Amino acid sequence: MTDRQVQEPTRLVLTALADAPRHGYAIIQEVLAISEGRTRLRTGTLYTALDRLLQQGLVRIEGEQVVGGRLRRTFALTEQGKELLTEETRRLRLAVLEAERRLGTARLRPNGASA
Amino acid sequence: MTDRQVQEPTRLVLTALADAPRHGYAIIQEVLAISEGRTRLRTGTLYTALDRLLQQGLVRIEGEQVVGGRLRRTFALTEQGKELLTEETRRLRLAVLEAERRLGTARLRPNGASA
DNA sequence: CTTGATAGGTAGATCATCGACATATGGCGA
DNA sequence: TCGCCATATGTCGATGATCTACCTATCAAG
Repeated sequence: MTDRQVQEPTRLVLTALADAPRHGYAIIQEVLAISEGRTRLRTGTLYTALDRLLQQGLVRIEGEQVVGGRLRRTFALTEQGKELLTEETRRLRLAVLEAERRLGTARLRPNGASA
Repeated sequence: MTDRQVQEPTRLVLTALADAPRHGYAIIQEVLAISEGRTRLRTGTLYTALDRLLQQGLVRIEGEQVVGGRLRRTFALTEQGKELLTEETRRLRLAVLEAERRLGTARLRPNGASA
């Protein structure tokens, strides 16, 4: 684990938790909404990702309720998780700017730039 | 291959080829520059990625020169490759905006926004 | 004459994601 | 009431992109 790149599904999980704690199924739906319906997170991906993120201290369990006889866990970003997402987003932002510059489709403006 | 997500190293290879054709080693250096020195592409990753991208018709061989008794291939984006990168960039742009919105670190402005 | 940059490549391991399956409740239509 | 779909949580094995480690070769600098 030499500081592997965060992959898209994992990044979307972090993004889905960035504004509020959510339980698993809600994360799947949130990701679906964020990605314009394109990223349909598999439960296999989600729960293994959550286990990994919990272990890495990027996500924590906010609370546990019993709904319909089943345990429902609510997940939240830790401070560390928030920092990681912030840094990843900053990196991605640069990548997007660079790609758009090279493609000649300038859609994003760097900070402070004018028309 | 159910339309897998393009991963970061592969996307950076496409980005490195977006403005001009390049040979392998030059791609590695270009990616290093793009990513502020953070993504040091391994040759293993690069050449397997290039083989894959060639097969998928996203990249083509621009030319082959013999330099120092060795074959040096120059790679270029195909039209299809350019389209994919454009679409991926658009997706990422949305992801970045969404993440920044949720994190409360509004750095990118949506199209048409003013100061 | 060895080290580092340039340049291209392969083989095996790792591990995140995917696809498929399993389980359970509750509501709605036929 | 029977079946289906949405809600909800999870496991297991396969896939495959990336990573680590290795190999070769030229050329310049020291």
